[in-house]
Amino acid sequence: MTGDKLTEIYELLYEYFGPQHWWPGQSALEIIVGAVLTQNANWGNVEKAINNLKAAKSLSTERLYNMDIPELAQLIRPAGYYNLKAGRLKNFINCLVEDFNGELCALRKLDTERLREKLLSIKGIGPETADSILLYAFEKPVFVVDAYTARIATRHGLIEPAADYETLRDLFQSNLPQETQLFNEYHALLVRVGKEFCRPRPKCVGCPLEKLPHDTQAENL
DNA sequence: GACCAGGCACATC
DNA sequence: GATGTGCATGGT
Repeated sequence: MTGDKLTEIYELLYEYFGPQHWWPGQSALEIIVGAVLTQNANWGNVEKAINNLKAAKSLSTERLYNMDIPELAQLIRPAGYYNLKAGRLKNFINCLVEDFNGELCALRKLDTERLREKLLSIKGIGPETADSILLYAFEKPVFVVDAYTARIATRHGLIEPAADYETLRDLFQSNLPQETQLFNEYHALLVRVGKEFCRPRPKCVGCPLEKLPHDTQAENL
């Protein structure tokens, strides 16, 4: 029944918005870099930072490994928190180079749980960033939870407002078919409807989920 | 000028 | 274990 609700939401969103073609990035490395840069940041700003890296021919494992943090920080400046994120990117790249010979395919070969733990052990990669990397860079069937997911699930009464990350992830991941493509599209659609309709100050008029039960108490989340 | 955006680590209680 | 705070740019 929870699964039916989740499926209904998915179908409404897919019918309204169509496929989202996520992740917007051309390589696994670009997706991983984007996943770190988008932490609490506007995607448009992240794109500027990624374009800077591309223009400097620096979007490669080797270049990122050999670049110092201040130089990297200047390139990713538009994404915000640039000193912090430069360090976080280096933490990932150092792990990749030193533990996996710089080969993403070596990381991909780990089973999903071990890979998730490995990513979470890197300072600066938390649960959402790890799951984004697992799903979009490594195509593992993992559901990504973000602020929009939490807001939408709460407002539509799918979960209590205090639910933590793992509880929210389990809600989706355990009640839907374990399919990478479904999880990919579902998360992308939640971000899309979140951006357009489910803002902190709600403007839900015209939202494809408008007719579903809606907890007005949760609107200021 | 305030608010917001595809979080995370760390300090403090 | 829960709650608060720093990190920072650019668009609305």
